[in-house]
Amino acid sequence: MAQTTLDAFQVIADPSRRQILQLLSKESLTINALAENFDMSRPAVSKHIKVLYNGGFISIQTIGRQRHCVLKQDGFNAVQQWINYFDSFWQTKLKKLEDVLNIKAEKKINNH
Amino acid sequence: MAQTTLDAFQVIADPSRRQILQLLSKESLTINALAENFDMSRPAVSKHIKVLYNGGFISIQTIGRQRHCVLKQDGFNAVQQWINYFDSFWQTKLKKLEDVLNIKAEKKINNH
DNA sequence: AAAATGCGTAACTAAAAAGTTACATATATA
DNA sequence: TATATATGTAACTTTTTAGTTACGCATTTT
Repeated sequence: MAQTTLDAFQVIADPSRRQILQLLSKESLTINALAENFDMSRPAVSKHIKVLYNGGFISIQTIGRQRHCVLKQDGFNAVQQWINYFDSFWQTKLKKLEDVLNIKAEKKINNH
Repeated sequence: MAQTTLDAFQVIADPSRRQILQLLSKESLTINALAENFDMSRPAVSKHIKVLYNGGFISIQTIGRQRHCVLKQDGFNAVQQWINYFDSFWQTKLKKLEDVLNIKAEKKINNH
């Protein structure tokens, strides 16, 4: 895991990181508690955490020697916006189709 | 690009592929027309197209020797749903916070 | 104070992804 | 029909990513 600063899309590309986010959506967890849910080693999880942290997907609260991971909205925003862009693309497309159909329907009514 | 069948999140992890989707949101384009927008070779673009196609992000209409790429909604859905899940997570969280604040406000009114 | 716990990090390996060039093939054009 | 065009694919190289083990360092606990 050479680079720990990836863009939001690269952050969520990894299935393990998405699962970490899933787990954190249920409850805040420490690094070790998270690692118990995976087959991989604890350091591997630790690195994923770093990636998620740098991407703004989680925040970390250190209590003594423990680090509690909590979901953070920032990272999700980039993805949200990207999806919104294409969402409005589809809606515009649908709208255009509707307009065409309406015009056709009107013509039918006027001609008969 | 060993594997051309990736999950939706891996498909959009690549910046070039996201740019292809952007370009296609403006107009349908052939493989060559797309390749003109990139520094990489035409075969490289061709492979990205394959990945996007297998992921359900685009459909392809073959006209003679040309292949016209068009956006397709299917691929976006998985990402959309994933984002929706966390979106409702944040909304629920906000709702809970509001409830707490309302209870506190009521108590204040009742006690004075 | 000694031992145990909860972590981070460095150094390395293995696997996967992205790119390249060279070539094959089908369709269109002169 | 010869040539140009639009593309796919195979074989290879390079780069990135994900994982490992070994180790170090605070902070707790005994």
